[in-house]
Order: sequence, then structure tokens, then C-alpha cells
Amino acid sequence: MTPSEENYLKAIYQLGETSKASISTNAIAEKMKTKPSSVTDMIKKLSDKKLILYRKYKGVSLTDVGRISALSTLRKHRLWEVFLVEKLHFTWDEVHEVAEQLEHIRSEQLIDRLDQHLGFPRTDPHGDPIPSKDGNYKKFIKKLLSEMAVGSEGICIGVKDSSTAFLSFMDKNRIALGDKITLLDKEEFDGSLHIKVKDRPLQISSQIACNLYIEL
Amino acid sequence: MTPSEENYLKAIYQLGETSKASISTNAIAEKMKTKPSSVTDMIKKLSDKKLILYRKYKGVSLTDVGRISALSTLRKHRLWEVFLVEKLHFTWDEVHEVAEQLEHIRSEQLIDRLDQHLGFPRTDPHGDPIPSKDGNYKKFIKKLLSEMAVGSEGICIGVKDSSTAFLSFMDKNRIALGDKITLLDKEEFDGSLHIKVKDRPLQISSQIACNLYIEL
DNA sequence: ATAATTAATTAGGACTATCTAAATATTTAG
DNA sequence: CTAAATATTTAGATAGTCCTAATTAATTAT
Ligand SMILES: [Mn+2]
Ligand SMILES: [Mn+2]
Ligand SMILES: [Mn+2]
Ligand SMILES: [Mn+2]
Repeated sequence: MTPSEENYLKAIYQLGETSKASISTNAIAEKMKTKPSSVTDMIKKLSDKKLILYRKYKGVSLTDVGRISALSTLRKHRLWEVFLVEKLHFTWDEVHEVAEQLEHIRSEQLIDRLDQHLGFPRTDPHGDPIPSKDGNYKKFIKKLLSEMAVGSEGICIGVKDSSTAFLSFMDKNRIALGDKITLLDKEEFDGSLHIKVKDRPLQISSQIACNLYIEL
Repeated sequence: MTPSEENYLKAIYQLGETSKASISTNAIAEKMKTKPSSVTDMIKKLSDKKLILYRKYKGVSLTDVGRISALSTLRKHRLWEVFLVEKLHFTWDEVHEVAEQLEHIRSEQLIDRLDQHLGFPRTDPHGDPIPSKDGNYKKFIKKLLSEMAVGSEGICIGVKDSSTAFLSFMDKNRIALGDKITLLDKEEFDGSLHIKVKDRPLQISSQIACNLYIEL
């Protein structure tokens, strides 16, 4: 399995997490920042290797073997992100690019021991769950802040968007994972929200609210 | 700089550490476990990039830029080896293959913080010195056990051969870096040595003695 | 139902890194 | 000093990944 193959499988898995239907060539191309023709080349290869199911013009879906591989890469990516934050004191907006490289290091022993060294973490710095060694992957039932009822409260447990732009917005406004958030009011006009973060009042746009996961 | 280019530069540097003359195509091919024709292809490329000096049929040598790159890769390799042993409890014969991959991860911040996390180590698990961030590299004056005078003593500070075969021999015979070694006697017949390791008597072959560095 | 639009594939090419086999240069031995 | 042996380079091929441009299939709008 080459790094490129691993990246494609991971992308297909992540696109399937939300949509669940078969994944289109263009969707993969957009996520991988590559051209549709390159995607077609690769999906033929992955299909030959029985890592995905592919019907021309109808999109792809992962086989069991393909899904296990994708989860393994996701596991490595997220464990390395935890390492970078917990042990090397990176901020949560600095880790992604480096983890994109580290996830392709080939050594089962390495990842086992890294997991142990980190104390078997269950989530990464962005609140995403870490698949277990055997490929088990419990998706939390996560609710977006934008879907909360006015007056209810919950704990901020994750971000949907992991871009530097969004994460540094979070830092600037001192909202962190684990913080208690109360939804005070919604503006009719633009959908912006009045919230309390650890008893500190704050007003945020609806775009922000659509990217914050809350556990009630 | 691709991983392959980095590997070639590192190989050329290491071949030059001992010989100091220009490095032959075949020597590089042997070290890289590849074919001489592949080496010719790559040295043309490295020469075009001014990373090495190349005269057809006359071998190559590193330019200043090439040497800095080689030392940077060596630094990463050795820092990762320290990490694997100190933090993830790998044994010193298990680290090389993984470090060969990790040394190509591209992130200056990563390697700086790793260095700090490890407490700025000066040598790797095999006793090899770690080049500094700015490319300074102080070679220790190392003497081989085979060159010691009978009756003298010293500290074992490194191994010349880092193969699993040799390192597990060391473990089996309980010889570790930092141990005090006294040369008691040399056998005329086969050149084998009678030594004391931390006051424990031991007999070793001359091949072993040729691969152990001692500081007097 | 047909036309226009969008999505996907194919054709053909570039670039990297590797190899085998053949040709050529250099070194070594007699 | 020549001949044999060795070292090195060149020629030509393959495999992987990505690209642009052209073609074909599927979807949508009229
Ligand atoms: Mn990431
Ligand atoms: Mn993450
Ligand atoms: Mn090593
Ligand atoms: Mn080493």
C-alpha cells in the first residue's frame, strides 16, 4: 500500500461517513485537491486490488478490506496528532500537515507503542474519535451547536472544520474542547447566536455554530 | 528534496566520512542496495542541483549545500532513534528501519521540538554523534577496541556496525554503551581478545573488537 | 423528448525512480 | 604496453502518479 493509495482510501472513507451513498469521482477529486482524471486512474487501481467497489459512472464504495485500511490510516493520523499536541506542545491548528506525513510511516510496533505512550487516547485534539487497533470505530452521536434548542446547554466536544482559520478563531475567542456552552438566544436576522462559554457571554455567527459539536 | 535524494546524499556523506577521497558509483550502489546505473541517474540529478560535484568516471563529492542537507537528514535519523529508544522503549536493534522512514518527515518545527523533548541529546543509541541544527558536527576521536593496548582500559562509547546481528550479540553478552572495558590479553592464534566488562571476564573474537569504539 | 449542462472516462504525455543489457572508459595484470 | 578485468555510463523499458485536452455518459432544464 503506497501513501497515495492510503490517502485515497482515507478520503473515500471520510466522504462516506456523512453521505453513506456511493462516492463520486468529483467529490474525491475535490477532497484530494487533484483532477477527476487522476481519481479515475487511482480508483481503477484500488478496484483491481479489491479495496473498493467501482461501477463506471456510478461511483465507489469501500470493501471491508478497504475500510480496515482506511481506519488504520485514520488511527495513525489521530494518534500522531495527539502526540504532537500532548508531548511536543504543538497547538491544535499546527498538527494536521505533519500528521498527514506521519500517518504513512509503516511500523505496527511503532503505532502500538505510541498508543501506549499516549495512554490509549480515545479522541484526537479536534475531538475526533480514534479507531482501535482492530478497526473498531465508535462514532459518537454528535450534535451541532446550530441544532441546539435555545436555553439548553452542553459541552463542546469537537470541531467539524479543522482548518487553521477556524481553529485560530476558536483560540482567539477562548472556546476550547471541554468547555460548557449555553445557548442563550438566536438572532432572527442573520441566524447568529448568543452563547455563554464557561459563564462568559459571546456572540457567534451561524457559520461558527455549524462547525462546533456539542454533547448534551 | 525527495526522500530518495536525501538517502543518496546521506549515503555519500557516510561513505566520505572514512575515505575522504571522491566516492565511486559502485560504492554508492552497494550502500544503497541498488544498481550502478540507477546511481548514475541520480548523481546526474544531484549534480544538476549543485548538491554534489561530479566528474564522469571520477566519482562524486558533496558541495557545502549537499553536506548541510546530508547532516540534516542524519540529525533527524538519530534524533528519531533516540526517541524510539528513550520514549517508546524500542531496543537499539529495532530502531533503524523505522528511523529510515521518519528521517524524511518534513517539518522544521517537528524536529526542533523533538530535540527539546529529548533534552538535546548529543549521541544516538549506537553512540553516533547528533549533528546540531546549524549543521555543526563534531566527530569524536574514536578508537576501536581492536587497537587498544593490552592492559589498558576505557569506556565503550559506540558501535561501528549497527546491524541487528551485531547488536543482539552485544545484548546477549551484556556489553552496553557506557560500560568500562579492560583489555586483559590478546590471543596470538586468532586475534581474539580476553576482556573485562564491568569486572566480568569475557572472550571475544577480533571481528567483534573491530566494531566496538572505546574512549580511553 | 430533446438540448444543454455537468460528470466521468479515455487518450496521450510528463516526470520520477527503478531495472536489464549493451557499450564504453578506466584500471590492473602479465 | 597491450590484454583482460572491472567500473561506469548509456540505451531502452517498466511502473507509479499526476496532468491537459478530447470524448462519452448521465443528468437537468426547457
Ligand atoms: Mn488532521
Ligand atoms: Mn484531527
Ligand atoms: Mn539508524
Ligand atoms: Mn544510529
